[in-house]
Amino acid sequence: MYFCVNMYSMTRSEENYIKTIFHLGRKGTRDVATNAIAEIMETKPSSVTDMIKRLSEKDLVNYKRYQGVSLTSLGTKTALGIIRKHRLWEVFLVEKLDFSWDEVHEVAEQLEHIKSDKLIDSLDRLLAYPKFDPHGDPIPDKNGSFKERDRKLLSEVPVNTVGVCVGVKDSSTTFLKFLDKNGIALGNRIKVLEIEEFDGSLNIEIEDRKMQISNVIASNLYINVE
Amino acid sequence: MYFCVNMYSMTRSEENYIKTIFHLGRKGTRDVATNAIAEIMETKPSSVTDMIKRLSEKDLVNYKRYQGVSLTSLGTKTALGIIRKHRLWEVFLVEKLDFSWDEVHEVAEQLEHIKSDKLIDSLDRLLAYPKFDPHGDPIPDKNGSFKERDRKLLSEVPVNTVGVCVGVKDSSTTFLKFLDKNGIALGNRIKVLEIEEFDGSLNIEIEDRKMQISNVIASNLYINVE
DNA sequence: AATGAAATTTAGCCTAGTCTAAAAATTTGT
DNA sequence: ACAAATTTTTAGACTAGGCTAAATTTCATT
Repeated sequence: MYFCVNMYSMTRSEENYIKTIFHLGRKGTRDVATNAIAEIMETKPSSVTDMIKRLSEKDLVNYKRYQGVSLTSLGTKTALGIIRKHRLWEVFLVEKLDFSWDEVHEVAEQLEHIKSDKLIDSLDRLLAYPKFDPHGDPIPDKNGSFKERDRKLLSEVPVNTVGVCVGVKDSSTTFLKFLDKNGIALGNRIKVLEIEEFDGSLNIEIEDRKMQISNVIASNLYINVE
Repeated sequence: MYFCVNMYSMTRSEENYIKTIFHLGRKGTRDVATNAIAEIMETKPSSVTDMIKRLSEKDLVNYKRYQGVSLTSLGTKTALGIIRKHRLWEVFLVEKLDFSWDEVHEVAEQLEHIKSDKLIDSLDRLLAYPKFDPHGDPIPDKNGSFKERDRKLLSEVPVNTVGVCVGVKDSSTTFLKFLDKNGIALGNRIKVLEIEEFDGSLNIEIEDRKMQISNVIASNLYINVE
């Protein structure tokens, strides 16, 4: 896949809309609502309508008034290109520049808009073609294909399950900072010792250390079951 | 030095103007002319006037109608911050991503606008605090100070001089590609064997290889004399 | 010192992307 | 099924950054 058609004539703002529509499109099966886009992008619905029209002109989205919006195949390719860049930069920041989980997003939001095929391919090589970013999300390859990890929420596995922490569902700064503070990191080996019926909290063993975590935490942590 | 005051409220365009004014300001001793800025930035003089007024409002430049423009101390600090970022990214591209001389500039032009102190300081560390970029230009440190290299144009040294190639005066793609094609690179050891009186061309020995170069080439190559 | 040339600024217009307020379409509740 | 609530769109305005054309200031040359 070469993201050539529009890739280099797209503005930052257009790219951000495309990315948001992609992410919202994954969640529900229905077309994405104007209001939903406006909320995520912290803008007004009227501005969203304007932009959608422009994206529609460029054949990046399918749009019928009042009916919501979805990405065309060109739009999807474009979105995957941006996501590839975002996640590769996140890996770079963590692996090469010692950023922590919660620091990468803001900078990657800027870096993802840099336009250079050679740059991103070289970065990919430098990082040895990683398949997942620091939050455990998959990185699309040059052709836009990627595999979802076979992972489960920690809150959904039975007692005695053993697995490796591979990602988070909630990637808010608050949550990531919390994990950091409690010494929970990607790659940690976790065993579920006991599940408290009363509140759903878990006793776990993590890297030979015992701790208790609430159900809220557990339902935002992904593990790869052995 | 912390580039904080305006650094994070500056637009890409404002940063580019500041950078251009800085570079033009180095050349002549006089204030920078509107036309000169317009030519470099490939825009119209009237647009330059508009922007200069805005920069003046922000106390980044000194400006009196019809009298040209110069950077304030805040403007200079800002320019040095941008140049530091540009040159560090250039080193990164060459050292870590195997870009060649002539490929770095365009991408660095984009990367220099990424806003994150932590990013640039970490990059500096990753690259082991380089003092010069791939074209031999000095990289300002965190405080904005830098040393000009004690270098000479190859065209201005006498026969039998030996030195190391440390930079170029003309950093146009054309010239850099030419050097690449002829196997002339940073760090190469050069000895001047003979200077042709007629046209000023030079016979040189470069890394044990003999070649002849025109005066035009020689007057765009810097060497560090031993 | 005056005048023509060159440089610079002003005035007014344009586009991308945003906003508010009001109108129109859709969905929901009874 | 129809009125009310919600969502979405339109209309009109604003800002940053650019443009053209015209006016103004400075410079260079007699």
